[in-house]
Amino acid sequence: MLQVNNIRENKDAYVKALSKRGVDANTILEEVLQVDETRRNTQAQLDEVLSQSNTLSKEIGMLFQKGEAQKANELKEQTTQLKEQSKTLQDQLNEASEKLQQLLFTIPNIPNELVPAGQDENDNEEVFKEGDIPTLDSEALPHWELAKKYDLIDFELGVKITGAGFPVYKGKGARLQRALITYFLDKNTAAGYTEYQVPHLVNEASGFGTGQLPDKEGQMYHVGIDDLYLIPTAEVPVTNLFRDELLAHNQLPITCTGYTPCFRREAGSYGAHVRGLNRLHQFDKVEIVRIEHPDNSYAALDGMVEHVKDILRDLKLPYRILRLCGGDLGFTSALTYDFEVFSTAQDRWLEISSVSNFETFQANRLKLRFKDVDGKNKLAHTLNGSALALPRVLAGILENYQTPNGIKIPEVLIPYCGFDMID
RNA sequence: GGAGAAAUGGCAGAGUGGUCGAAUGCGGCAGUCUUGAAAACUGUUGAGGGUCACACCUCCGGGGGUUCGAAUCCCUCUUUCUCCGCCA
Repeated sequence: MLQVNNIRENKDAYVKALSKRGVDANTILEEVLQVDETRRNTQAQLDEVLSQSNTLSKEIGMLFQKGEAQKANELKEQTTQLKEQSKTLQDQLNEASEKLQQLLFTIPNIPNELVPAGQDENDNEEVFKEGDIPTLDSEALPHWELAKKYDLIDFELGVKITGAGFPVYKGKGARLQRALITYFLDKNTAAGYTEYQVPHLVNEASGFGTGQLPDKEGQMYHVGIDDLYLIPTAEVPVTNLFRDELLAHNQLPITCTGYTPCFRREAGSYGAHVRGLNRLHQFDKVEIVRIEHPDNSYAALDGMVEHVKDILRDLKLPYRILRLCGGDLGFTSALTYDFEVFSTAQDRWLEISSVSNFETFQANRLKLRFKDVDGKNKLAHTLNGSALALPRVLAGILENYQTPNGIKIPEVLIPYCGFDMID
């Protein structure tokens, strides 16, 4: 959520930046400023009325103590009108505040200047590419065939017990998955991230804090009876750990990592490219989250990108990094880098990580602040990234490491798996 | 799930209708003393809005109500603790 003060000062720049998302924000930003103006005026009037009312009440109190009940009762009558006024003003204030809030909820984050203009994923900018794409023989199979051939994942069983998009991992498939989770967590904690285990259901306030609500209501599974949401990513519970916090500046940065399953309804995304592990309703992911001083957040973002690179080098997977264009950028993000692994047997790139700086967009909703060296309270910057999302990494490994004799295990994972070959 | 108790500033903990935004202690910060430190003493120390700065407004778990006036009374929700039941 944007801050009204900033909108007031930077309106034209904001309109220009938001146009990179294909959004014409001029009208709505004007409206925001107008509603805010009304809100502030109403607040000032209300304060004035309350002030008078407080003064009178104090006088009445003193008169009663002195035993001058009659004078007190005379004053009482004067308060009636003030009460009515304050009630009306309070209603008007609430109305304006609510309207302002509603407007602000519809405005996405301001893209960073590095964000290229563009409509969709075709306009994303490739900024880095690394790793050798293996040449596979003509017998090479896509991962869902490999999963079947070696009995690693059973998609039909998942359909039976739950539904499509809820795979069942078996045997070496399950073990490889667990190995990846542990390896990722080890890698992240070695880089200084503190490991957390967090709840997999969150309340409404948490959904609002990180921006899933109200924007993406339909994308989360909702447990109606208890009004809780299944998390779509560990970002939600982990970032919300710091909701309503006022941190000391020397507590920054805060760096967290956590493994969770992720649940996504993926409403409306059926069709092509959803085979196998490419798109699921439940999948595993290890996430990294940082709370940063604003001066340091972009350096931190670069650091996260380097960290994810390092993991992919370990795994020896061919990958590229995209800087998302305005049209593809998430609602809450100011700058996002997507990592994609090349899936050789499918001959396509699969997104396996998304690393973003949200600047103060989430922090403003979260009321996540810190006391700076100058003694002032400021909103912190929040960042997060996948390190990494499991299913497509698994797909990439299965496909890129396949040989006529079986699937090799990346060297770095062998100690975690306890075997070096799936055959 | 049933019965009871509680929720106050960074922490502990007073405060049951009228200068209470809130005693006191601890902690934090500044100063005195000291070569330095500790101790002791003195002062200071919540957040948000508003203002050039004051004034002023709001906040004692959340929401609503009673009253001229609520931390204090009433309703409701949430959370915590104790006891009982159930259970991994």
